[in-house]
Amino acid sequence: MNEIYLNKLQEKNFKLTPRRIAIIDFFLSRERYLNPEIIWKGLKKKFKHLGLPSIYRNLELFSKCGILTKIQMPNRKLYYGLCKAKDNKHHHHIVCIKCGKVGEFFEENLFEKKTINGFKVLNHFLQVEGICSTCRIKS
Amino acid sequence: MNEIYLNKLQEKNFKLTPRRIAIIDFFLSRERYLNPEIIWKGLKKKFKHLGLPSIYRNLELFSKCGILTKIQMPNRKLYYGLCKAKDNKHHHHIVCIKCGKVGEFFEENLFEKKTINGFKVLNHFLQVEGICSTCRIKS
DNA sequence: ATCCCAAATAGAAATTGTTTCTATTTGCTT
DNA sequence: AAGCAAATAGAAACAATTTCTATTTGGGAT
Ligand SMILES: [Mn+2]
Ligand SMILES: [Mn+2]
Ligand SMILES: [Zn+2]
Ligand SMILES: [Zn+2]
Repeated sequence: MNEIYLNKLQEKNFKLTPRRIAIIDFFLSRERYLNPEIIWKGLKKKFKHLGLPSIYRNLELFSKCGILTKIQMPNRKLYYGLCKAKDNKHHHHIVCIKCGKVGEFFEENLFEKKTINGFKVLNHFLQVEGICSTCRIKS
Repeated sequence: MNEIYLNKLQEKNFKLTPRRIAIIDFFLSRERYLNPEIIWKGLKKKFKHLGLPSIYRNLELFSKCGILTKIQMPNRKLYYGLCKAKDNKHHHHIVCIKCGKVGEFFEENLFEKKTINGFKVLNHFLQVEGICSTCRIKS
């Protein structure tokens, strides 16, 4: 279940610690975007000693490894969602504002034209919010 | 020069205070996105007494009035850029990572299809980064 | 299996951007 | 000119994140 993600760590020669595995498993079990404190509280049961800075450090690491994606929220907290993309192709994320589920999608030729309003485009951030199918059925 | 923005305030029955005018003028003079502290430091010369919370309060107000647009940056600070759009039509922003200039653009039919990956789309945030024409000429 | 060391971590403390609170001032209507 | 809700200053609180240092540990080498 979590092998894909653990492999991504090992590929890059990062150690495979119990905490790292637990964080990934926590994302897999929750199926929604999470912030550091929630993860910390959730894992404190399992680890007698667990530092919040470790959570922060690993989430940032996972984000750089393509395991997690950062999610922007109106409050000023960091959020991360598990990235389910099979390959490393550029893609975007859509989050459910009801349940927090994170989906992926590819938007072809979003900026194939590489100049906008005189600006040469270097990169972009696109986050879409909506309601997932599960939540739509419920209501 | 600043009338368009001042009108937007008056339309909504917000008072037209010296500080508000100065903040808008500051944006007009700088032509780049700014954060609260920079504005505060820049305007302290003009106002003997000037509270940072007032800056925060007004920037947020301006953002709600469509005068400013929030800009996301990798550091955890708030940034705002002056919105130059003539009408209130939905649009996006592109920022120059060299000089901080903010441009506008419309992306037609970005999400005319209103369902993505099973999610019903409610709204989206798109920020594009690039190099403006002025900066390209310089380098 | 044991040794070893760079990488990972805990825990406490510091940092700092932002918000809250209250008394005072001020823009604007009457 | 008066009155009042809105706006503000200044200090203080807040809280998310980061830094720091001593300690532990994963995993390659022996
Ligand atoms: Mn993804
Ligand atoms: Mn705009
Ligand atoms: Zn949902
Ligand atoms: Zn530029």
